[in-house]
Amino acid sequence: MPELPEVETIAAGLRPWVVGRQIATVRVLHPRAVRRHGSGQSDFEAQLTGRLVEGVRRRGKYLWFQLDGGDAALIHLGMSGQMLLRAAYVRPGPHVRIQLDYADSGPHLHFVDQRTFGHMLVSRGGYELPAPIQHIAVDPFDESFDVDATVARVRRRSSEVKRVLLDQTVVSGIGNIYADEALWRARIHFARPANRLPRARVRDLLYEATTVMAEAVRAGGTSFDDLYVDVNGRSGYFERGLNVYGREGRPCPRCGATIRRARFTNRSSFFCPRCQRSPRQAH
DNA sequence: CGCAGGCCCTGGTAGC
DNA sequence: TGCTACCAGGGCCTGC
Repeated sequence: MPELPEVETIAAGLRPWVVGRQIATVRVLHPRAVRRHGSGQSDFEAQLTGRLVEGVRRRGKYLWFQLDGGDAALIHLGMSGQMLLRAAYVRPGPHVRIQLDYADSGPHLHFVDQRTFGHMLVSRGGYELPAPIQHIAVDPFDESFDVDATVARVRRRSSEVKRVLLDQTVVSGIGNIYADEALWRARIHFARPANRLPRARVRDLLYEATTVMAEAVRAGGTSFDDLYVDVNGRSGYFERGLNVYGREGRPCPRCGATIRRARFTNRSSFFCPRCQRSPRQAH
């Protein structure tokens, strides 16, 4: 599941292969992959054909190609999206949704997405920041990230703190895996109301989220299966760095208590019941 | 504006 | 073996 570290790994992997090259042919193989491109599939193909990619940028879980003429090709990988560099002779696999072919002898690019939650679109004038993601907050790795402002924004919300951590308009890039890991590191229960946490605790939490994601970037991201791989099809190896996520029934690496799984907003939360006291136990 | 819940989607697997 | 039910979950949308 691509969160910030996985998207960063992919953006960095793409950069040397796509910047400075001209997209020769665009093939949309599944209409759902361009459902957010307002003016339709053929317009998407027309907009992207012949364009020179000048840069690759990322904010949170989104990445985009900066195109000549000031536009952008925006990409969100959803849950299972991949950007794969493939030699021109490689025929598209079953889940290839969009093919970007080049006229030069370098590799082509396949947007692969089994579960079709991902998408691409062309954003007019989106070079610096595509319009569809102007509501997405900066992520902790952005040079303009403001810790104090983010702490304040988190503490204005009355929802459970994990919900707020996952809200991409508050802080971007954090998904279910790194939210659970950050909460465990900061010893905070996922259901604590955000506005009842002291400023210093929220600051700790953001620090831990940033740290765990930085470690994951160094490991090339987290791969549970072959749904997340880098641009060359290789898995990341941060799974061994996880302390709670996916580890129900195993001992907490810090205190030895048995890690539990809870249903939370229709997804799983993994936590240590001793290190992370629930709101009712907290006082 | 904040908040909570539903929906989109596919492949793998558990259970009968 | 073949069926059904459920699970993974990010972000958009709706209704309050």
